[in-house]
Amino acid sequence: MTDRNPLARSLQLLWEGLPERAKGPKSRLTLGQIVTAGIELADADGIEALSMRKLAQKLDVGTMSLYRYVPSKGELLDLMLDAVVGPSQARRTAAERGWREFLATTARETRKLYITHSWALQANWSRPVLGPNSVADLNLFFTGVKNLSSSDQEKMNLATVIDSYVTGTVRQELLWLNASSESGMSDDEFWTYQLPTLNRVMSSGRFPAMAELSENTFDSTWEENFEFGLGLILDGLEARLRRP
Amino acid sequence: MTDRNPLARSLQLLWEGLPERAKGPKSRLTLGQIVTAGIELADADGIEALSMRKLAQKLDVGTMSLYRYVPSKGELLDLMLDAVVGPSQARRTAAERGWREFLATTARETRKLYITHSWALQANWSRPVLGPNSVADLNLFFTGVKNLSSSDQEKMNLATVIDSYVTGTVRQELLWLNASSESGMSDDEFWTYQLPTLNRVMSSGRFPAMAELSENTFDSTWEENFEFGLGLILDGLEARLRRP
DNA sequence: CATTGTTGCGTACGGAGTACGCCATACGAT
DNA sequence: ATCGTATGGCGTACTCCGTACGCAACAATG
Repeated sequence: MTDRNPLARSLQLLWEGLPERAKGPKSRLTLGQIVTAGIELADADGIEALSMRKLAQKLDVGTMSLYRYVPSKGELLDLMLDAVVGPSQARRTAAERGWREFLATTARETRKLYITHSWALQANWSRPVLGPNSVADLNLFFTGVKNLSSSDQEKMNLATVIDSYVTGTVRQELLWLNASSESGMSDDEFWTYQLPTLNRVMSSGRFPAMAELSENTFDSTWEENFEFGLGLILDGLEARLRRP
Repeated sequence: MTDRNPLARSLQLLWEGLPERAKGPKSRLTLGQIVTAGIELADADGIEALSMRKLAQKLDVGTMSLYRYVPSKGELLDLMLDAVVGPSQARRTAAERGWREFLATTARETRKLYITHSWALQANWSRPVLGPNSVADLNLFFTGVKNLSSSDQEKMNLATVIDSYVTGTVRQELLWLNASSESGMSDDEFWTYQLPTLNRVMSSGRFPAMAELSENTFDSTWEENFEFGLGLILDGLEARLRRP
């Protein structure tokens, strides 16, 4: 336990929290309070609005006090991330209804999660967070696919594939969602401004395949799109199971 | 052309570049030089190392001079992004070898692109970039799936699904790649530090499904993983074509 | 030559993350 | 009850960021 490497402190925070100290003044905060406040701030105003100063203000402490609990902002984001993931009840019950039902539920629940906490995908670009909730997630996954006749290695690949697909689709969705909100205009306004330019380009002859697309080409909702791709993946898996 | 909306300037930069001025001193730079230098910087040192000051230094001009060419850093990133995407030769030739070959090539080429320019995914969180190369990309896509017996709407869904899958997998891959590099240790060191903690957790009884996984569960390469998921999607599509 | 629209860019402002060190605190030993 | 000491709170300050503003050098037009 006397590891002297930088990751040890990080992992300890995730798995065991702050050590209880005997001496010294009482802490005004707990790690949980900081993490929760951080999540609230990020949920409400986006990841770019989450600064250590604002967080300290919200908690009514000095800015630098936070650093008695968390070694850096990066670690705080890791803690926030692990606090937000983890097995939901819906997934736990779905784990007993066959692998297809379980995988679909997992994908849908994960999508919901990332849409609710849209900062989670942007926050996490430096390192994978191996916290208790992430591991519990993976544990539930292997429970849910227990009856799938694949090797463990293939199951792990499947976990990655589904997670990749979900995060990829959510990223797309958030991209378009942010487009209008950040520029301070409604979705309609946004398109009204872009359409003239795009129409001119489309009819320029440079993009013949796009010029002859049907009217409703871009009309799918994000959810329809998501279900379409999810169906493809699961159908592909089923087909592969029939003839290996 | 006398639009007075904020997006007009943005779209104009993407599609037409800077207007040529008659009067005044000669420009020391071109938009292309700035974009290229930005890409070089981001490729070499990552997106967080790309600041307007460093970029100006690299180009040997004053920092604020850049703002005569580009209205903000965000717009610069948009330009960099569109400069980096666009149809490759491999995809163009694959467009005539049937939809399955074309889709697989598209996915693989896009993956390579995002791995080469790993900043591209992180840079683009505010709005979708509808530049000439992005549109050319989509145009090629519809050319490549011309013989696919689906509606245009379904084809568009397919484009989104594949792009989502690719960006999702690359994000995962970069996440683990950055983990070791950013913390300044090799991949091996990184794991040496984490494994003791993880092993303790695994054998704690809290995660029974994970405790009994086979040795090679986590041994797949990222490329194998990628091909696995890609195969599932394409197989699913084929199955769906046989019985709609 | 005078006018005028442009470019280059120095200065400066507000906000970010966080290193450092001082002071108040409260337990453990005496 | 007292003292020593480890600990928490946090004010100050440093560096780095994006960029608003305004002035001076410049070049084509009248």
